[in-house]
Formats: sequence, structure tokens, C-alpha cells
Amino acid sequence: MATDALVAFEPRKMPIQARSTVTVDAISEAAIQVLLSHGAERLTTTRVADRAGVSVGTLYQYFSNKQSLLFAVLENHFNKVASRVEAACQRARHKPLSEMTKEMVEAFVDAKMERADISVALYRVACEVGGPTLVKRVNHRTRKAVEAALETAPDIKSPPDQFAIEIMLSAMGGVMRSLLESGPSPATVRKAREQLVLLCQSYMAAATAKRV
Amino acid sequence: MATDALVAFEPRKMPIQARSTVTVDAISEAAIQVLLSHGAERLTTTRVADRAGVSVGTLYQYFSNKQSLLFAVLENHFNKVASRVEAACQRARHKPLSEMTKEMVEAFVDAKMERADISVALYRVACEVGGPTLVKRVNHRTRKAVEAALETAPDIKSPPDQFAIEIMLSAMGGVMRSLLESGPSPATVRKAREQLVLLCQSYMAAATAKRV
DNA sequence: TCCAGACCTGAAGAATCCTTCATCCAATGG
DNA sequence: CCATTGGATGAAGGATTCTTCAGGTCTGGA
Repeated sequence: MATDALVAFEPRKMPIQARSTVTVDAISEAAIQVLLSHGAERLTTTRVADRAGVSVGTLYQYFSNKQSLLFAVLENHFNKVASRVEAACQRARHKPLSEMTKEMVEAFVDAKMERADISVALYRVACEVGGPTLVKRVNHRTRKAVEAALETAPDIKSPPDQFAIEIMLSAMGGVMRSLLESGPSPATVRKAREQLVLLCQSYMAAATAKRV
Repeated sequence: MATDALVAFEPRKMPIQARSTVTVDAISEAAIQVLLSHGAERLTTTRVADRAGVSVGTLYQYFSNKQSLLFAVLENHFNKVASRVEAACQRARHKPLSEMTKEMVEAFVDAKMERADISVALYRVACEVGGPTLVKRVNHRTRKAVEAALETAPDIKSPPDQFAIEIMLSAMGGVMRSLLESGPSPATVRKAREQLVLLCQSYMAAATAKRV
């Protein structure tokens, strides 16, 4: 149930001509729209195809089944967020711990908020489509990036262990989730972003042996 | 979709005789079992009834529909956890901030772990059954308890604002979720508990004006 | 221009599922 | 002991949904 829960989620055919690429994108986007307007329970392959302006058959040409479609959408979103965080970690190399943390957290929040609708929509299906496994995978990848960045911080003697970083990442995920699911105002988002930075900074400081 | 999403989740009939109470409990427990063994997607009212050793009709005598059943199970679990945290807050009154935080966090972790199976099972349906709304409600209730306790801490000048407490609570939720969904060993749980305490202590300290 | 292969279509098969209701069993109290 | 109300049953109606496949349409290279 853990690792091999991802078989049969493989896509079916790769787009070759330009028009099919458009179709696949349309289907993915339609899945999100349907998720938002009808909920996970009422997400139907037919409905998704309709919304995408294609027929069901077309959908099944690229995704072997409903789960495969949702998995692809989820994976794509996670990868985008992870990339943003990795980029931030790259940019923040050699900066002091607190600044580094700030940039990383802000990148995460901003990436999530950029397509808040997708984030919210995906919370509703993550569990039915190997979400936890994917989260684990992405968290692992992100942790590596954070870890590598921390190695370069000038004011750290011994960096926090892997476990602490994972705790921080899951805390960030939890905060963003509550936030997104509450349909926050821009002001609220701004405040939450600040607080999340503070939360992570405090924790990192506490979990780290500082170099004087 | 937000607040009034909870209508039609009302139970249908209250147990009067003792045997029906047993039945209702059996149904709730069966729902959890089915959730764990078959997943949310394959949770069927008939299957739940079978597992509970009753017929579908009986199920529908106490729950107006499938969602109502799942909602009840979810609500019950949340209430139990919230009560445990409230009790811990009560016990921790007049203790210093860091100790208070520690007791609160540990109560939360322990309550979640006590029925880890339920927690994990419910993650899979929370979203389809007004989960976010319920979480918001429970978080609000818990925040009140934490807030009240903080008022009594001797080493605090001005307590953190409501928002900060909610951030902390959602962070705790996120960490526990990742943890539970990874099927952790007891040793991992112990370590996570420690780290979560540290996380919350650091944040509370940073978000509070300390009295010298 | 022509064709092979890429693409698309959508009706229909097959499988579940949710929920109801007519009917029967059990308990309680007068 | 009997009537009344609570409790339980499970077959079947009504509704959805997933997925396939036989047969069209479009595109790019020869």
C-alpha cells in the first residue's frame, strides 16, 4: 500500500502533435475546475472531458483511469512548488540562517498561493490518489535542498538533523493547508506568511547549534 | 459551501434502548475499519453495515446518509482530541510558558496516537464531509482553551495574539498528519513528540513578550 | 495530392452504489 | 399477557460512473 501504490498511475500515451498537448493540458485544467465546482465526490471522467471540450474517449487515451489523471495533476502541482522552494534555497546559499529560512518559507507560501485554487482543489483528492506517498517523496526532495542550503549558512555550527527539517516542512504544510482551506483574505495571507516565517526561524534557531 | 455545508449531516434518530446504542457504536467502529481496509473510495454503506453485523436498513435508521455517518465519526474523534487538549490546558494553568506548551503539545500528540488508526482513516474522508469546517470549529474551541491557559502563565507579559495560536495549532496538525500517514515506529513518534514540543515552545517564546 | 498514423468521438456495456420500504422481531410498561 | 413502540432486515429501484471500442476526422510528410 505504501510504495507500490503508485503503479497503474502511469500515463498511457505521450502527446506527439501539438494539438494533443493542448488537449492534455486542457484535461488537467478541467480536472481542477471540476474539482472546485463539483467536489471530489462528483468528479466524473465524463464531466472532466466535457469541461475540457473533448470526449471521454480522448481522456482515456492519455490517462489509463481516473486516478491516473488526478495523480498526474497532483504530481505536477507538487513538483512546481518543490522547484520554487529549491530555487529559493539555491538563492539563499551563504546567507545567515534566519534570512535563509525566511526566503525558503516565503517561496513556499508564495508558490502555494500562486495557484491557491489548485492547492485547495487537490486537498480533496490527495488521499485517494497516493497523496501521502507523493508528499513523502516531495518532502524528501525538498529536505535535501534545505539541508544543502543550511550547510552553507555562515552562522551555523552543526545543522539541524534531517528529522527536524522534516518536522518543519510538515508544519509548513499544515499551516498552509488550514490557511488555504479557510479562504483567506490577502491581509490574512500576509500575516500568516509573516508568522510562518517566525515559526520556522524560531524552530531552526532552537534546533541548531549556532556559531558565535 | 462553507458554514451551511453541515446541514443534512444531522443524525436521524437517537438511540433509546441499550441495544441500539451498541448498534450505533458498532456501525461507527465498522466505518473506521472499512475505511482502513478498503479505503474511502470503496467505503459502502452496505459494506459498513455488513462489518457491523447489521443490515443496511439499520444503518439508515440512525444516519440519514453516508456523509452523515462519516461526519459523525469525524466529529466524535475531533471532540475527543479537543477534550484531551483542553484538560491539559486546565492542568497546566499557572505554570511557566514553556512547561505549559509542553503539556499541551504532548496531550495533543498522545490523544492522536491513542487511536492512530482512526486518525489515519479519517484523513481520507475529512475533505468530503465538511472536514475543513469541522477543523475550523475545533481549532477555534482549542484556541480558546490555550488562550485561557496562557493568561495564567506567570512569565508572560502580553500573550501571543489569537492568530499566532491558530498558526501553532495548524502546524501541530500538519506535523501529526505527516507523522501518522508515514506509519511511524514508536521511536519515531517519541522523537517527533519531542521535536514538536520544541517547535511550539520556540514559537510561543518568539511570539510572546516575556516578563523578566 | 495522398496516405499512414495521430487524434477524437460518444453510445453503450458492466459494475457499483445509495437509499427506501414493506415486513418481521424484541422490549417495555400497564 | 398484550399492545405499542423501538429495532432490524435485505431485496430491489433508481441513479451514477468507469471504461471500452468501432468508427470517424485531422495532420504532416512523401
